[in-house]
Amino acid sequence: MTQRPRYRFAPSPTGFFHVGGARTALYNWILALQTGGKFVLRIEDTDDSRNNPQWTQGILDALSWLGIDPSDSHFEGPFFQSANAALHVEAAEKLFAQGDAYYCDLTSEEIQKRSKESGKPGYDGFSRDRNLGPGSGRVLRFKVPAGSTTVQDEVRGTVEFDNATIEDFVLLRGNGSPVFLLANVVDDVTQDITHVVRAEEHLPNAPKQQMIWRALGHQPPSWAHVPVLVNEQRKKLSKRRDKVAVEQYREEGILAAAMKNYLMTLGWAPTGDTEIVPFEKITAEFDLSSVNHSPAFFDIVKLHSFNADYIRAMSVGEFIDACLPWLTGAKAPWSTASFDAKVFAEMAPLVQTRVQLLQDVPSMVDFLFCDLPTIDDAAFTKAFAPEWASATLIEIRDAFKTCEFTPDALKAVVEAVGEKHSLKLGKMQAPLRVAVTGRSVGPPLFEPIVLLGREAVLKRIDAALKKQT
RNA sequence: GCCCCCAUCGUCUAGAGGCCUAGGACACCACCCUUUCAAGGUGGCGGCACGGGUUCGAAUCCCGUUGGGGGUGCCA
Repeated sequence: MTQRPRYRFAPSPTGFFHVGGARTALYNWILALQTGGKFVLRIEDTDDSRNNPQWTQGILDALSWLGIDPSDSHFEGPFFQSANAALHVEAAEKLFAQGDAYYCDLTSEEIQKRSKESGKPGYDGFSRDRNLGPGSGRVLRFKVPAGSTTVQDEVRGTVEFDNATIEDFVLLRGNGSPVFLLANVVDDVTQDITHVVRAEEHLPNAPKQQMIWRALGHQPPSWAHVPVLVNEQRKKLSKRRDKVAVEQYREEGILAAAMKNYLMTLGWAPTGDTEIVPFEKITAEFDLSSVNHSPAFFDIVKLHSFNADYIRAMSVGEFIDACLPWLTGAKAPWSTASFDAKVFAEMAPLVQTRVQLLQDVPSMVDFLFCDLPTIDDAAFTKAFAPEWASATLIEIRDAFKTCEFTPDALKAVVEAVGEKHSLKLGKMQAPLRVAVTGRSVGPPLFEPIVLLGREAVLKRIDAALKKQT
């Protein structure tokens, strides 16, 4: 009987959750979904100096935002690597007892010195036959056997490493604590992991870890190393230099569905001529063997385009709900009391086709929820530059005082004034728009004017006229 | 330096020897629509890194060159 596949995602909580990590998590999740297997989440929190519980929560939040939820039957964990320290040490002792590892008392400086003198890089196996026992300051190193190690990779095929190029790597630090290479394998073994899908930066670790698996008496898992995500300089995305925090994108108003879809088009593509597809289609079609082998540029512009697409695809109701966090509460640029949900609901269809990020929404409607709009000076100056600007605006204002207050009627008024001065509506409305909204661009004008009401609009026009003189 | 991986429009990709005059998407440009800005529609720009093979035939297979990337920690 073949075992159900057990995939795993093993991030370390050392900072904001990375988009590259999100993609790796998605791969593992989809694979678990496809196969009826498990997605095991393991937090690798063994680097005390860089760990912080807040990051662990961030990982959990981000995953569930992406639909990778602990309540799902495919989800297992989270497990914490730090809780398994005893098992790691036990495994290390076993390797030592078997003769697959040995202790070494050389300091990093001494190793460097030897390396320099011999002209060969890395550790030279100095303590291999010195029969040292454990002791403070002594590290335990794996005795890399002669020969070669072949890694079967689901995306790259067969990759062969000459063991002579792999130094006797450290298993236990001088203080007795296990390093990643060991802890990672021991946890995979004890958690019955069958498939390791991770970023390409781990490919050089694969032969080492495979040797540990074997030495521990286990069949290595199936490996898959997916290409890394890079920035415009084609360097691996880094927390220091690049905008990589999933949380940040979420706060800007990137939709989870858009993020998932976009991430999945990096290094892979669904069938057909459309990249924007339901997650179900991706889940059905994704296949490791068809993942590209080269790094992919994380293009924020394209992400935004995907997001705009997803925003437009929402029903108006969904869109309104999605906007709420940016309209009420701390993120809103106006006081909660002055926000009018009914007014926004009227405007919603008009702004829906005009935003790429949800955070762009407030600035399109803020003029509706303030006493007077914030005037953009450059826009104002430009709109009132023509000699006809003030005069026509006065005519419009006077007509607005008595005309029917509907979008069509208001439009007819402005058109009529324009006709008198041989000006097109497009030009005519510029001063009016700046007077009412404070800006030169925005959603269609006459609907919000109606929403604002006659009194408020006349007040704004007068204020603008006054500012002009 | 050494080890490993990779190479199709600017970017993300489709392409599994003839379906390729290389398809789509983002970006960009033009036009249409239009109440500014968007959205939408139509069209355009733009690519198989190079050199050798193999083959009747190569973007696809092989070798080399060049170029990129990853790794090279008592980080993960």
